[in-house]
Amino acid sequence: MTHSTTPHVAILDDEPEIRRMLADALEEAGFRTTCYGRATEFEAALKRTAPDVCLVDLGLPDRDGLAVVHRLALESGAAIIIISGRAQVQDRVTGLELGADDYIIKPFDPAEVVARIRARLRKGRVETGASSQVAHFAGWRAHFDRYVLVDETGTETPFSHAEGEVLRLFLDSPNRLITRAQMQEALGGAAGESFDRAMDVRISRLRTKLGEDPKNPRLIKTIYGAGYIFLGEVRWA
Amino acid sequence: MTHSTTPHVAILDDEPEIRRMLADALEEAGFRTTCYGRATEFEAALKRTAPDVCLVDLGLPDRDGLAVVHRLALESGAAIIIISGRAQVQDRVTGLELGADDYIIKPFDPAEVVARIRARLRKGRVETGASSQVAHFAGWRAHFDRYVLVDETGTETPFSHAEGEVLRLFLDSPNRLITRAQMQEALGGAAGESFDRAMDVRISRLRTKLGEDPKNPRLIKTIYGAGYIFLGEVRWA
DNA sequence: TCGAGAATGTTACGAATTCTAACAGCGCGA
DNA sequence: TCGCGCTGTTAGAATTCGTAACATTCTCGA
Repeated sequence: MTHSTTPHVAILDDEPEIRRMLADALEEAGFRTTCYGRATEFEAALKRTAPDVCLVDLGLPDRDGLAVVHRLALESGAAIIIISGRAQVQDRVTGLELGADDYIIKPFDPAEVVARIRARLRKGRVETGASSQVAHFAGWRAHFDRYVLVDETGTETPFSHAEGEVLRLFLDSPNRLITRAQMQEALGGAAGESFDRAMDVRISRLRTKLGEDPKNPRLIKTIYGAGYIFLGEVRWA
Repeated sequence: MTHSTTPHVAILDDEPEIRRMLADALEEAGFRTTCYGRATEFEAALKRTAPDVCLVDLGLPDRDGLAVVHRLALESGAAIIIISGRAQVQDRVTGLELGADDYIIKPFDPAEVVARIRARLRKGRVETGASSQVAHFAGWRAHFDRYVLVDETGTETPFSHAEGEVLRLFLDSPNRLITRAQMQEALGGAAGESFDRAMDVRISRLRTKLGEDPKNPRLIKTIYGAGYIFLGEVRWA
């Protein structure tokens, strides 16, 4: 999400005309869009890609929209914008408290949607400097220009290119679930061969270099059946 | 904002009643507030303190509110929320494009303002990667960032992702009935098969880890024929 | 108060998933 | 060509978690 060029907006709405209208406006504004009509479809897609912004209509045929939002807030780092016909204050408050970043009421003006999306992305961009090659985290420093991990004591451990790819992916989106599919996509692995075993091994090797306790890893957590999550505060310098 | 103290909200509005109303609502919600009636006053104060969130009314006597917003956006890291009587879409779009993070239209409900402020702060925290997801309850501490339960004595018990989902659901809405259907929805159960048996097992395992007496659970109560309720005071840190 | 039937708790098992050690192929420099 | 490090593959061990089966508790009518 951080390094790709055009931001990606996912649209989840059951009405085709609205999807169309939003997609048109957003693409004209320079975003990449993907539309979904049902929550199940949308959630399946999330396993593969990580959009930067999700527009979610609450009135869905196959699931409670708020549940979708809640889950999204927990598992994804994307900005979440609810679009809804429910205009009561209470609706807005619960939507926002469940994790939405914004709440837009129907009928809406596409120009405002675009502006609000930009406002969300603006904040997210601040941190992601382009050319930083050193990341600090949990007492470590990772030098991507030299392929070296530096300890608190100053001890250096080299890491390979493949390990670096995984590490960079983690450090770019810490504290956030990264599905296996997303990882595969990011690491250039084509469709699912037995490549996913290779990924395990990469991570296993990375864990070893980071001195993780196999029984209780502190940095790279496995989410059974879903993917991985890198924990900790990361600062790029 | 990085400090774990109470977030600080600056209120800039020329009408005393509105200032008062906002300040009351925000303080009740646990924020620290400071009120300003004129832009000059506000900008002078900014040299001394850095609020986490700025609520700015566009209708100011001494300066164009949008200019204040623009400057704020460039020079401060605070979240900026415009509160305005100008309800036109064009007003909102320009406000957001000048750097505001949100735009609330008068008349507004204080509860929504609180919710929107929380949404802004939440997002800020995620970005720094801190997301210290720790809940205190009944002598326990649940570290969702490490997937560990900590005893009063400091003993750590790891819990799995599935157990964490249930626990988080409880800790998010303590002292409130959670129906089985809600739980299934929240835990991503798409098709409701004999899946509800799985939920029982999850809860059973969670109870075991929490050291509950099977005969007399104190924390997770079963409401026969309805669902579950988590009892106790929960404090998120 | 008692008992039948439904709802829930618990345990054991097994399928799916993930971990990791060992091995093999590859590329590259000496 | 040899040696060495990198990386994918394989296979068996370890873990997670749902399901089935059985035990227990609850509700409600007789």
